[in-house]
Amino acid sequence: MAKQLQPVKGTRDLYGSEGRAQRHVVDTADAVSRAYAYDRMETPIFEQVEVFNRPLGESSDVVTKEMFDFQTKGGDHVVLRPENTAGVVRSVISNGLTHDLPGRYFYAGPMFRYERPQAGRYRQFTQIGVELIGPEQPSADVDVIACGWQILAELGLTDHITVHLNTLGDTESRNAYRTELVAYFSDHRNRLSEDSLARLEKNPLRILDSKDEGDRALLPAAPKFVEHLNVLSQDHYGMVKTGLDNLGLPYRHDDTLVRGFDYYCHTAFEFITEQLGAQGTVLGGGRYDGLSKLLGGPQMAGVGWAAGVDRLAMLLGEAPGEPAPVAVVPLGEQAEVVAQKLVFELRARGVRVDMNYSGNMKKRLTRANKVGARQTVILGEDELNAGIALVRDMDGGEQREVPLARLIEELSA
RNA sequence: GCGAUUGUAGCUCAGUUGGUUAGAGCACCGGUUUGUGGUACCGGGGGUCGUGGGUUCGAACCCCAUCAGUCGCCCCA
Repeated sequence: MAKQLQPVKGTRDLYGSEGRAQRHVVDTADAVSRAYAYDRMETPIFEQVEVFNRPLGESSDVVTKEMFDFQTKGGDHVVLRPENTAGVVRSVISNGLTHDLPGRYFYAGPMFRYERPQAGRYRQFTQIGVELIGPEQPSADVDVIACGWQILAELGLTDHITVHLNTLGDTESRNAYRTELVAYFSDHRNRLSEDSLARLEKNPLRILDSKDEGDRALLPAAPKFVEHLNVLSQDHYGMVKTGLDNLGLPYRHDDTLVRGFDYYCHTAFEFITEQLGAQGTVLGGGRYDGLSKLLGGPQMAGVGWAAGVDRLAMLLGEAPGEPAPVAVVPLGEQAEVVAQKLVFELRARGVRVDMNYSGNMKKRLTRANKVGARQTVILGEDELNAGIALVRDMDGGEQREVPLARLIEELSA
């Protein structure tokens, strides 16, 4: 085995059924997002570092250790995008789309994070996502969540997925809560895990979703975010929930749901499955009203989510396959010429056609069988002289003669 | 970045307490059928046992290192 020709760690090749499953996820998301009147936005896969390091938080892991960054020959410090919300907002600012709000954007493409690969986590992975930029209203949050739900519904995945919902409040509420939380955990400092001691300094909210048993034992008595929301934040959260109720979308309030990036506020949500082990979050997002200003743009509200295509594809099982093709088997030079024209015309009509360019009849029929052909057209000298072709049904093996003139019509059906 | 675990043919795996030319199934190629696939029978190609060191008369098997996969932690989709 030629080990020296393996793909780079954490990357992989996608083809066959796995590739089809991923494409199906993206295609479905694309179709649903159009119904929701989102426009596709393609931003570059790399950006200046500034686009990410401030919005995501200088101390966040993504910035401190997970960015694929490098110097260009011109001396720019650029980074392969680890996520796309900051990129989309940057684009809105760069292109003056701030004057054309609300902006509704859908994207799909590769993201990069330099971290330890494991199931459902790669260094290059594909995300789809939606950003609704401009409106501050809670209905926008509902819009975006509904879109995510609908995509998963059309993929047939909603049975195994729970929507977790929480609020991070506005800046005032969050600061007040953070102060209380730090006070509480500082009192119990000796019972905190090592990881959480670090979080206490960097990102105390993160202690809430710690997986450490000792940490979790402290949570029931910890101050609750919902009890520290100011009126504005309470109203916002309340209206998001009423909005989801109105659409009949199920969700579960989750006190421990926290988002990693600094730009989030108010609504936070994650769609979680039990079926993927530790990588159970399949879609996650929230509101990010402060992001634009962090990028040096105007005050501009926004809400959105991103979903991992790799993870969704894994849940899919079997993706819908391609339709069975028609195979064409010519024998002899003359027949080859006629066959190639025939194949050309069938394909122009959208019929999936496979043809081999070498081999005897046996070999070509074997090939036809392997590609799962439903019918095989056999065209030799004898048939050519008689002005017909043999159409062989690959399931039963029956063959019938079809006049060349009628062939296209017969096979297009 | 940390911890655990695995690494034998394209794929899934055997390989007994270290002992002669490392096996099977599937896949692939050829033949039985030089104009008929999918079933059957016969035959064939393909492996520096992840890599590099070491121990030994002898290593796929024991030791060390390294790389890669998998699972978990951190973090996140």
